[in-house]
Amino acid sequence: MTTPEPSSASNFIRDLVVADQAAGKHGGRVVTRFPPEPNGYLHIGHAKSMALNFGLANEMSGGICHLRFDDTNPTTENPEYVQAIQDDVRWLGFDWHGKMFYASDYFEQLYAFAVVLIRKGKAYVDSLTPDQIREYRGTLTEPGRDSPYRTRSVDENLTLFARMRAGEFPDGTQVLRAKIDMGSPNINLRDPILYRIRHAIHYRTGSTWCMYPSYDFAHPLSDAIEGITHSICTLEFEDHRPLYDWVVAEADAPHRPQQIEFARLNLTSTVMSKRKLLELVEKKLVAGWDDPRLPTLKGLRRRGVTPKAIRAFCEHIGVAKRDAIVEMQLLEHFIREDLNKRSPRVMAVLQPLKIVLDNYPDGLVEELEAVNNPEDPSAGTRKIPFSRILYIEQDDFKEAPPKQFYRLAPGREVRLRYGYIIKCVGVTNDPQTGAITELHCTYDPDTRSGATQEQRKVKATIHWVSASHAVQATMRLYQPLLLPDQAKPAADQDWTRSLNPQSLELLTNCWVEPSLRTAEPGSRFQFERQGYFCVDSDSSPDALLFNRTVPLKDAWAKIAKAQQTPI
RNA sequence: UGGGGGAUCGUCUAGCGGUAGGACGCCGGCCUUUGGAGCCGGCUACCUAGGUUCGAUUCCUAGUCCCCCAGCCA
Repeated sequence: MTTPEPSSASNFIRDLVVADQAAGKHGGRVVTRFPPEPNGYLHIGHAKSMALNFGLANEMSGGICHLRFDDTNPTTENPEYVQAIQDDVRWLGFDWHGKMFYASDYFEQLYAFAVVLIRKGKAYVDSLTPDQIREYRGTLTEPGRDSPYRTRSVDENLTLFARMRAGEFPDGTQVLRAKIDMGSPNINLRDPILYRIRHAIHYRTGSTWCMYPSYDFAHPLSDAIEGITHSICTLEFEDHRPLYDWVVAEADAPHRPQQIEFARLNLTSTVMSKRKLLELVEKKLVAGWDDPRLPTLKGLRRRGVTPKAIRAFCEHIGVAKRDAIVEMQLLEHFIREDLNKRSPRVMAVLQPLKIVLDNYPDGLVEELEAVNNPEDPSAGTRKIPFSRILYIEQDDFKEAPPKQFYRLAPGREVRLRYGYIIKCVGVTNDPQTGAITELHCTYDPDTRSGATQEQRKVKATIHWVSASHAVQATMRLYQPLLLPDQAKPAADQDWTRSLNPQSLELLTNCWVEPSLRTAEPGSRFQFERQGYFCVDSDSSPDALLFNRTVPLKDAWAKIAKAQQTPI
């Protein structure tokens, strides 16, 4: 079920649908449809379409949105995708209320519609070769020419079409074409192909058919059969609309849906086309359709993104007809917004630096109380073990601290989150490399969190983990899939060369607080001061594996970057 | 040198004849035991040129630029 969300801003499609219903068009019914072809996985662009179609149906009284598999091409489709698509639609939070259909269920009816067209002299069987058909079609600036088979009699067409169905012709030898206008300035109207022969096994109809309807024929009629009132699609179908209307009218369809087009979603620094996504998967440039770097719904899910964040994003970006490229930062904003409210906080050290509290009693372990979620008091508190040897983040110490660096440095103090104020009194370096191997600090026993006498202020609070209690874990950090524009190769080069080689970073020596030992795959956390992380599906209690969904905003990183690149 | 669409802050988007609003982002401040979150303030836009009008981002005209269409894909 869709969770109620703040009513979205109006857009031209919503306005139109609202006006239609108010005017009593289609008897006041509103029926939309989400019609994926089961030849790949759904991505966030589909989410925009779903938000529109299901969203509209949900908010209009009596509205309904069908899920329809547009499976008219047996060579690219399979049931794996059908299942995955259903899972994704449900995961995103949409419900088709039992109205799930397949274009392939309409093959018999579609055949009958084609016969109607033939009888009316509006369709004919063409025996030109594919190459000839292309030649006869003309170009953008030159009109096409009539096929010599265009004037076949109705009876001959009927016979030929029946023989096509009967399997008497090999692939590519005959097609059924609409008889419209070979001179039309709109190429889609130059006798478009309605049926093509394909001796292929369809994943649902098997070998029942050896010819299949094209999109331009099947789609409008499927809409009409289902009583779709508003058939919403993307801009590239705009000049198919006259054909859509022609098919519905000439085939004497029982109902006339209205096609409306909107601009598809584009996102910066990622790829959204099915062709490119498939290429990444097939060439094993990513781990699979659910690789967390991909904008597929499966990928976003595995990365830890919530359905709610995706829906909020889709509502926010709006619906219009102008081409647009939405910044990834906007998606990240909605991800953080949702995760901030729901994620339990936890401490984890990604790049450990050992520190020894010289004056803390050896063997003593204190249980410190930590807040689970400051945004949600009902989340309660938990205990975290504290002891003499800890790990802190390497980035939280600098031997020579730059300006505005508030964290630990020789002689400086910081607070350990939920613990004590400590002071750095010594740095041990590797005699060979000079690298810092450990820090020596002292703690101030009067400054334990919550202690009444605690008055002192320090500029920074850092996270930590008790070395002997922490659990080792592996982290996967993600960067954009694509390189920034400036770093991309020329457009004529292989696009995969613009892939970011650093899109995945693996950190294997990380330490998380003990409460995470039993964290379930799929559960989400905020690692304090670092970001939102999700337990990967491949994680296990002895081999914890987390994916970073999105980092927290990092004010220091911004300052540090500005210091590096002075104007 | 065909046809179909589209142009508003850096990015999305609202506006439907009364002189541009929201969000992201960015900058500054407050607050803070997350340099998180939150709060406050600031930033920048109507593609161009004519016309109509008391008044145009909105209407008209002419340009410019961008996107889509020549699959027996969808």
